[in-house]
Amino acid sequence: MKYADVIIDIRNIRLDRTFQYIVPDELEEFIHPGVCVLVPFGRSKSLRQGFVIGLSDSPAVSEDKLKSVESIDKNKVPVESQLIELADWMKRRYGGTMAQSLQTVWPVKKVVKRRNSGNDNDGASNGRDDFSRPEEHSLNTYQQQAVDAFKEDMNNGMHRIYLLFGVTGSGKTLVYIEMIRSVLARGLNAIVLIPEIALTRQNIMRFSSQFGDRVAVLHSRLSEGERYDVCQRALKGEVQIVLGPRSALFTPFSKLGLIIVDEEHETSYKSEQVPRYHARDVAIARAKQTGASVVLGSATPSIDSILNARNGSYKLLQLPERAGGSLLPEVNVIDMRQELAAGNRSMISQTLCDKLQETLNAKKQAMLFLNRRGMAGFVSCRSCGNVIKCPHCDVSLHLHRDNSLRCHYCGYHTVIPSSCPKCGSRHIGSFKAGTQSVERQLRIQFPQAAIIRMDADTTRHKGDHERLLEEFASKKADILIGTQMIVKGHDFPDVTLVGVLAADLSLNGGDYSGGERTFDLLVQASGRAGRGDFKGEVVIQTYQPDHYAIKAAAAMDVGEFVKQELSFRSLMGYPPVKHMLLIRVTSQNEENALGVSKAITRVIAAIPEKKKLLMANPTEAVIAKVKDSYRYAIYIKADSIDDLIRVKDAVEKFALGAEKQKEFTNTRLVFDFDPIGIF
DNA sequence: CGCTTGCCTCTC
DNA sequence: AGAGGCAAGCGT
Repeated sequence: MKYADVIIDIRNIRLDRTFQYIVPDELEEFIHPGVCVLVPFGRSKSLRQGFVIGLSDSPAVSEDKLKSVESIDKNKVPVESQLIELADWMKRRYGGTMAQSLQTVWPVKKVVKRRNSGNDNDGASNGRDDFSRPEEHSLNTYQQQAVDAFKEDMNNGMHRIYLLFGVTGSGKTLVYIEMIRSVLARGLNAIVLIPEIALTRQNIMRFSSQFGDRVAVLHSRLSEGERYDVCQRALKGEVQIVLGPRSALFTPFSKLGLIIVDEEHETSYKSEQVPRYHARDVAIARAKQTGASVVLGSATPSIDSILNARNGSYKLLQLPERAGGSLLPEVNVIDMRQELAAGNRSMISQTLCDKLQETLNAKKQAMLFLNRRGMAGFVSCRSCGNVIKCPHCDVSLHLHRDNSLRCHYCGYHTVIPSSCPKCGSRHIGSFKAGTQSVERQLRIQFPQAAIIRMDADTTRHKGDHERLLEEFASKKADILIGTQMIVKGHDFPDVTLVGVLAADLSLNGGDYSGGERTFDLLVQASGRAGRGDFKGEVVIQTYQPDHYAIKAAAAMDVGEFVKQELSFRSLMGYPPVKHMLLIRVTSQNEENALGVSKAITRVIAAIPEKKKLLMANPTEAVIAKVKDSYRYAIYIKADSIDDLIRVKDAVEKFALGAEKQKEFTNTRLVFDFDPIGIF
């Protein structure tokens, strides 16, 4: 007699364990770990869905308690046992229930319909003819060195983590393609992760023209049926490369040889849902599990990865030159304080205005970039550039509706000053900037120019994003104004001028990563300029021209930036030098949210190794109320992630025991490790 | 005395 | 999560 260990698909921590079921003889050959089954559960008359995660030969509880597996849920595909193991790792690492982790690694709910053939989706595949046509350009010396180093390790049976650090335009994609080619030659498969925003036709074509039908694209807009289809083809080996955003990480390849994480510094690799995993870390976990290699690629690697490359955990591969030999652009930093002093109150400096005119005269194109991420409503002085910061946490304070200024890490608050505490100027206030007002001003100043604006407003409908980029690429417009969505990975050879209108917006997002976000952004934005045969120019406008992130970006000096940023992180105890855990407590009832938060801080204070921990009092979250639920946040710092995982375990255990108490009903806990942004 | 209503318990 | 059990609450 066989017994199946089943996780019931109910999101409740009290049920977050296996239940044993008798496997009927007629189902025995079909039931193995990963299979979805329908089982009776509790007093319910209807069947519940469950995942088989293990099998045993003996009953673990008295046999009269056991029920039988009713049937196999044929609407679902078995989760590869590898992926169950990965889900288990994710549950332990990030918190939440096993059912939530299983659903993350296996998001297919049901089969909609079987599609007629291995047709492409979204133009991923490009005819069936010759799938290994070499790229037109051959590798340059640096690219060849990177590929050779990778191949040599593979020949020696070594699986490592590589950091491919290549300047913008250095041809990282070509290196990826050669690495994939050598992995395929060994009969292994590859996953290529790219940020959702960079999942453009242009990018997909680079891979599909090389590998044809052997590559498939997964993306969030795919229907469940289409996703199912790609997974089926991956299981059968018809597809050997899958390209997609972070969820593509869970493609059920059984012979995985390589995971590439392109633009590894991108914050979109962090999931916003429980389990709040980081795709970079899960990629590494999956690779370790299956004996695969990982390649992390970026022009502006995360501080985290740079640290790992320095301490030898990752092997560094560098591409220090642009592939086509085009030169890096000239960068001008404009001090907006001086513009104000000279009487220019607009959002466009005189220099940028002049250079826009030159660009239009030369019949070239310009991109203007207004970062709106982390619009935390910080308060700064327009005369001296001083930003009001938290004295304890050294992050920008956030302007509340009641005109108070608050730190979202520790809850410190103060009143908004009427004049700048540093220079006494009255030009102090919250920083406001919008793409619409920039567009309006440009239309007045350059009535003859064709302008496209790309932001959340103009890209609301499906296909808007692609259409506007196509229009710009085909030179139907001279100027493209946009939010961060225009920065990533696009290659417009006629763009010679890039303007960053307010570097300060990302610098003062209110969390510890402002410097890093700004540096990335400026380098990536600069990378858009002069990719063709003409030299590019970049104008960066800021009220803080002396900030190290801006100075280093202007000089394209990654080494200097990393040095400064690391000294800030280590001084303040921020990741990756130390680590942080955010515990968010959400309840419909405000007293309960606060009460539970306080109870949690008491539990943490009672942990034996509490000396390793640094904990702030619970604070109201920046977004204090969402859909009638009140949100409190507790931030904890520690030297190592493992210390914080132990904190999570202790809190989960406590919550499980205390669940019966009134305060805890309808109260939800979310764990977020090394959180980014303000929530 | 019998019915609704809310808390508790248990789930292989 | 969700259904059954059971006791307090209330109308006739």
